[in-house]
Amino acid sequence: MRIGELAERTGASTRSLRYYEQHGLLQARRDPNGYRQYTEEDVRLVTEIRALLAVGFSLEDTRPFVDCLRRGHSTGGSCAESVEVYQRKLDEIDAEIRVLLGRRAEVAAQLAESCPGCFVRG
Amino acid sequence: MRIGELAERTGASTRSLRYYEQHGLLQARRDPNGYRQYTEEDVRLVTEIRALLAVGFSLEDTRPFVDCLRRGHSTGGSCAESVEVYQRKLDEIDAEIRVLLGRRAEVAAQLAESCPGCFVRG
DNA sequence: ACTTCCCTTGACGCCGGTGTCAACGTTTAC
DNA sequence: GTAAACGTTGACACCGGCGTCAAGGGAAGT
Repeated sequence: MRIGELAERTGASTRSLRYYEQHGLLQARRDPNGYRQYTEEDVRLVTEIRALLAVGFSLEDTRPFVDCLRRGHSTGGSCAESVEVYQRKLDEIDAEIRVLLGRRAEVAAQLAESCPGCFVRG
Repeated sequence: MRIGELAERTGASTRSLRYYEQHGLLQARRDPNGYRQYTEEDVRLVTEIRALLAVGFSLEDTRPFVDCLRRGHSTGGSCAESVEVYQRKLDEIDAEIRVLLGRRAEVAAQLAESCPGCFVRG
């Protein structure tokens, strides 16, 4: 299939697909006229990429998952490298949550000080 | 005092101070040679701005606090507009935390599915 | 042949606060 | 007098994923 169909089937824009390719996550064969030609496997790759981006992964973070699928695994997460990224990502999310909780407390404290009568939700 | 001293006393770079001015948060008188001239009040304003930026406020969010200080209040947070920003900010932080908790759950679920034996901290 | 849609590459814009450099004037200390 | 340190404005770079436009070639139906 060509890029337009892949875009339609995955929800990615053609711009995004070319961007993924530019960063080495996709490799498309070319028709004699230069058009990119994709396979069903590419649909799976792009679907995996988009699912990971949607939960906050960077594009770079998706690389081990793509490689894992390419090696024939049924899910991108079933390789050691992917599991490492999962766990690192969990740690990062936890760290961000801690930062936000700290900020929340600081802001609430400042508000309480500036406006003693104000009720702080939460 | 001139911009270098203000920078040293507040921890802001001179670049940042000019940026704040460019966005209307600071107004400096000028010496005949064009040098910016600051007062002790400016030290308080910049200190307030930096404290708010440090807890995640955007520069625009600090404007009501600066205005509040300029009107002679002892703290930037003791005006109605500032209190509104405090509360909106708390809501935003809470929303971000909810998003992160949701992502954390999704990532943990995907990890558990890909790697049933993996222990998920938290 | 003409229209219309799809494809190609290349490049700029965004967002926000700041680093950094250029090219130049001022002040200060020796 | 001169060097060092400080000031001025203006502009580009960053980060990351993508929108969007430009300028062109290919495909396909009437």
